[in-house]
Amino acid sequence: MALTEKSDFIREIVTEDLAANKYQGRVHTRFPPEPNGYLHIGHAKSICLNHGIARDFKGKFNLRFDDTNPAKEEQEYVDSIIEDVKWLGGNFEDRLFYASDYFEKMYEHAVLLIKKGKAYVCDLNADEMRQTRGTLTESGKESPYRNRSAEENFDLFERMRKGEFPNGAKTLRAKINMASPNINLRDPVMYRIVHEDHHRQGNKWCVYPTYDWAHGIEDSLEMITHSICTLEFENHRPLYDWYLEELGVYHPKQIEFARLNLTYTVLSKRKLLKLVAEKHVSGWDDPRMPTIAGYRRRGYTSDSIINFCDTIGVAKRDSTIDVAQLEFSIREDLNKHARRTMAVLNPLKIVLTNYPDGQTEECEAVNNPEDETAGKRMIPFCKELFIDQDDFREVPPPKYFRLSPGTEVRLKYGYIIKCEKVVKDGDGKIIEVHCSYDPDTKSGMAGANRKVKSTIHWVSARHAGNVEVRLYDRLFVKENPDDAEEGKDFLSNLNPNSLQILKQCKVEPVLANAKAGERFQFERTGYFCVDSIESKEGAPVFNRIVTLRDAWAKIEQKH
RNA sequence: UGUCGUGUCGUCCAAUGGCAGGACAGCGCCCUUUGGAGGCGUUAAUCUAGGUUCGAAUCCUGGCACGACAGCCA
Repeated sequence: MALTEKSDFIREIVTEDLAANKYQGRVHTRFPPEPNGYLHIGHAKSICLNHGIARDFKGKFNLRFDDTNPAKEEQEYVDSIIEDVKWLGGNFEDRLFYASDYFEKMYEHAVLLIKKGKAYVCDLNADEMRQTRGTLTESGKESPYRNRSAEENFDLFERMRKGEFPNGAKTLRAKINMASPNINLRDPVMYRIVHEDHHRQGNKWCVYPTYDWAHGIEDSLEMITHSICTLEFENHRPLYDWYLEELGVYHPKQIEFARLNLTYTVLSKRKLLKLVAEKHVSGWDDPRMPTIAGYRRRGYTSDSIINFCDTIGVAKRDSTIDVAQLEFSIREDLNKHARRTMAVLNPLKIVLTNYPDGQTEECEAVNNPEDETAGKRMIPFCKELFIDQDDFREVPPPKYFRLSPGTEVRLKYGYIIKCEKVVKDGDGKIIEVHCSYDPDTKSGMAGANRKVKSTIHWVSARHAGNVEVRLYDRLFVKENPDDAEEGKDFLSNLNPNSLQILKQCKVEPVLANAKAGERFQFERTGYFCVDSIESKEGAPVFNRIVTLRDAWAKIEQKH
């Protein structure tokens, strides 16, 4: 029945339901974010799951804002969420909905439960309600207002809506069972009084439905077949079912799966909001943030994130994915699609002593060895060059293959050079390195076949552009950022070196004119993306998306 | 000491009573004008004690561990 081979326990349920003709052959899912923050990679998992199931089973997918709490929700979040869902391929067509558009219908349903004697207005305040709810092991006490007549409840509820009572003075509660072992069933609150403007409804309402009451109705009205949510709602499913059962309306099936956790990453809106509010990062779209906006700005492709979500699977057990898995996804994508370029991040000047002073020549370079159609380009070469400081060692450690006094390396696409002399200033600091070049060894020449131990990247000093490069590292130093010392929180595990700004990096001409959003591989270094906010015309700022795998770093680490 | 849920390589996911497999990570080798691309190989797991069965990761019983729940948040 499904269009793909992909399978998980939810797709199995959908397949079974289809076989049993449970929903007249329909499959209809939804992604129901609350607009109280930016979407993060965990939401991407949910979007890919819900949208993917609709796509694979030829069903429909809705985007619905669960905007039932005006105190926390904002239009800015609505806008960003719409953009992010679209970017991830979540195709909701014209089905963009808001729970707040259903408030009138929800109110009518509530009146119905009041008339059935299944809901009552309660005057207990929040404290009193907590005290009478009981504990995990003891049942609660019934509210003294539990047995008001239907007429009185109806009257009171209408007056709640009209605004006759202050915040918190009264609630509407479902009359279920104060002795239930499931605390969610101990007469849960359906409506609370909140005198606050709603981002879409303005001051039209001062009673707002709670999640449990609202969510099933939203799903039911939209004729959702499979209401997929995360594990923490498992204990709420009996309530979800109770409401829809009592209402006698169309009843979708709630299915729970384990939310995504990532190593070295926090994925709770509360914590992400804190990072933003306390300015530990530049904003929700800071390239170090695990938000969709952050990854996008960093340079992650939507394909890589979608692919990541496909590979991590869907199950019910709590799990933490190694962030290396995400990095693998973006490397895999960019390896196939990113143009190769040469950029020198920490420049060291090389002078080719036997190269003619005024001469310039061009070297032919391959744009992408993984993709012939990417073509070739010419890069300039002359007597003075820059190489990376990492590619020269005055005293080479064991197994070091690159440039050091007396050794040879190949300049990629250029000549083989030999280090002849190290030039230092008065303080003993190396200012430049003098080399000779072998004129018979340019790429493409017969003499170029000579083996040397290493090939390094370089940029012509005379033609180099100067750009800013931002090296990002993980935001937290601990695999589990919440693993903090006694009395401290996740902020104590922030990585002080998560952002390193390099000015005056030397790049080949094509990079100096790169446009916002363009992605490149800097050969032997990593993948980079032109920042869409910090870059200026002719002055690109490059974000490091991810490093290349680095075998040398491991060898070096062992010593 | 309640209810619900979950226990499989280091990590994540499969195996639906019949040879425990894949991906990432790790390790090793090969190749390389990216030490970083690519290729090959390899290490490594069924929480536990019983039971049912010719046969159990899978079914049953008990234990143990972990997670969620006592917001008028979602």
